[in-house]
Amino acid sequence: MVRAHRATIQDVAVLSGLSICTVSRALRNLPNVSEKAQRQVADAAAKLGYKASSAASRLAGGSTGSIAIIAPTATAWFFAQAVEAAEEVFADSGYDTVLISLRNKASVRRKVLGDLSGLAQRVDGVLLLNVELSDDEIADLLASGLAVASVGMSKVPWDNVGIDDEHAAWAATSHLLGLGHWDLAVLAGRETRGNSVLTSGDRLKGFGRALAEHHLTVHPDLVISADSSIDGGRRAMTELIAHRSVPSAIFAECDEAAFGALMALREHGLSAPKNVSIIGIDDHPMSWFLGLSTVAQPVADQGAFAANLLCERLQNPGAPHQAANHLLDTKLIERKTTRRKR
Amino acid sequence: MVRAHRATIQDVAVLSGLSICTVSRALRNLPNVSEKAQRQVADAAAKLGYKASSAASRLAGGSTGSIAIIAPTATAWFFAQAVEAAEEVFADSGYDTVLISLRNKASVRRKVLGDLSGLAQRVDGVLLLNVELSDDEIADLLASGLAVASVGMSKVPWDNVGIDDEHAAWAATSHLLGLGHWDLAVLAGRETRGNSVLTSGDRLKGFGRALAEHHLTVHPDLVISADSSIDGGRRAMTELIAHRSVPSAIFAECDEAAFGALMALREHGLSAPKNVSIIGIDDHPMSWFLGLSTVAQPVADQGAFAANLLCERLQNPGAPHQAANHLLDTKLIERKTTRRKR
DNA sequence: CGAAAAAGTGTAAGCGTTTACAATTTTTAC
DNA sequence: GTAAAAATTGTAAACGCTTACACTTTTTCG
Repeated sequence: MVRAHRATIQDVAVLSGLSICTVSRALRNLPNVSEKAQRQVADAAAKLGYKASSAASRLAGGSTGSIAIIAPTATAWFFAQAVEAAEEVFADSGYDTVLISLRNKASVRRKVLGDLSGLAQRVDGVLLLNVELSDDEIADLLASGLAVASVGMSKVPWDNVGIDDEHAAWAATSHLLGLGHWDLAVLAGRETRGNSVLTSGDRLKGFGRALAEHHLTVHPDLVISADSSIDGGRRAMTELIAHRSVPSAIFAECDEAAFGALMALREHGLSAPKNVSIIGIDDHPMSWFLGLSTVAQPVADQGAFAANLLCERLQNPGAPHQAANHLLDTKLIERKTTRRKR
Repeated sequence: MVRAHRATIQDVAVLSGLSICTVSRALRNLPNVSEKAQRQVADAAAKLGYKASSAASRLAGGSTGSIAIIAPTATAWFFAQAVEAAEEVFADSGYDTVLISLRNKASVRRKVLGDLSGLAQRVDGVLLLNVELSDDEIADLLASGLAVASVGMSKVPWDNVGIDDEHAAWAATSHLLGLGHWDLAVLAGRETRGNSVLTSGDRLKGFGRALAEHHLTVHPDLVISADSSIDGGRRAMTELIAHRSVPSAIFAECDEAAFGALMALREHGLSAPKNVSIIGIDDHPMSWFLGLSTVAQPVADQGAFAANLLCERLQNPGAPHQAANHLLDTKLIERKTTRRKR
């Protein structure tokens, strides 16, 4: 049944015998509404199937009822998982999810981050997924009036959920070192330059720390910049094979890049762990099948957790709040792509 | 630089020396605006960096500036690809993308499809990705006033982009039959019941047609309902192995399900093509690596194409239009999981 | 019990657009 | 050159909500 005309707050006011103003307050659980009025309004609203018009609400200074998720790309496994988990939380809290993919493009990134006040007009909050931010951008975001939360970003002045990237990378690298490998390459995510707060910066740090603990240093030639994707890993590995000698072990910053590396290896008649040991981070559903050693992280949990924190902030606007960085556990999973160096 | 207060249409009117009304019309390229006025308005708007408030616009009867994408799930490879491609088109046309995942849940589905008039209030159009619709739901959608386009849905009264599912399935199945297999199982997507318009219905039909051409009939026990995901394929295959004899070949309706089947096989000490031949549909980036035979389809293209059609409709509201079903090409790719039956 | 304080409710003015419709200017046609 | 038609522009009323402020009712307390 499609109602000819959506019920307006006016209709609810008439049905409940109260003024529009009281209805508005009752509906938003503002103070100064008697229990009786509260009940009457709730009944009337329910009876009419009333839902506030987000446009009108927004225009009058209320909320938009939607939250944006900004991700470097929407296709990577990690982001698709996190986005869906967050979307679920948002939907259950009554928010629409506006998806904004940066498409791994600086131009798109600039456009999106450059119009925060425009964004603030269309959504109540933003969930950032691994978006590298400069200090200025952080300041702009804070000034935009948007509620903010993030996944995978350290040292930001808002709630963040992630894993201990440095530790995860350290664990992966240490695993390789423990197996006797000392000639290590890392497939690092792009965008590690600038005053970055990106995941891959920390992962690189963990890699370096593990090496240092074994009295080794990071060789710049073996820090390969690769897109965090199958294709990125494949290209990086292909290049590595073509232009340098293959190291004895490789730490890929995500499983998909490791998959790509595995492919490139096979294209050149090589394989893991025979010619090179490989470990990733993620525990992608294909990793088990491919025997990829990796550091597992809870992805959907991160998205859902951060989304919940954001919703909470939105629902208690005034509440004092101390931004926190929540780190979820990771676990090294040894499979078949890593083995002792002989 | 963050402007203290966003420029309103009022500001543009003053700067251009015209009335709000004329500005509004000029901005939306409506008729009855002199070239001179058009120019003045454009200049003033540009100078002020003016962008209409979507909330106000919407409230007054204009457009919302956003489009919803509704998908059965957002994590599956196919959907993630299509969503990102569509989002790109929408963003480039100035629309926000509202992502709505049905999470493969009937309850969510019901909620979303049951409040189309609510949705119509928040977005201008909807891009449906493989959403099974009843006749009533199609009627509701048509009545909602939303512009609609879809991917992977046949026989719908709006623009659709897809592949010839029946043909793709026929090609995959015929490949298996041509290899001498006659004992075939199919891993079919769920939700093929009811007055469905879903992809998998057509794929099942293609499967049946190929069998019929070889004077074989579809054995109900070998039509396995499986989620279109790695896990779905894995569960289905596990069950198949446990409760029946393994057929000599399997047609999986998507590559991810085939991956899952491959996993289950391995867990039971079996493998393709040794114990069973397997073919999928998609050409997922991992398929090449796993040697999976498949029928390749252009995924991002479908999303982008449909998104473009939707934008066109939105930009020419009045224009007469004949809904069309655009079918993109597919291609059988024979790899290593299929071979002649001995 | 009465005055002051507190709690609850209503009035009316926006918020920034779109859009009938009226008013004005320009063009057309005789 | 003028009346009628066409094109352009402006006025003002929505759209459905929030909120400052005024008003009324209830509670508190000496």
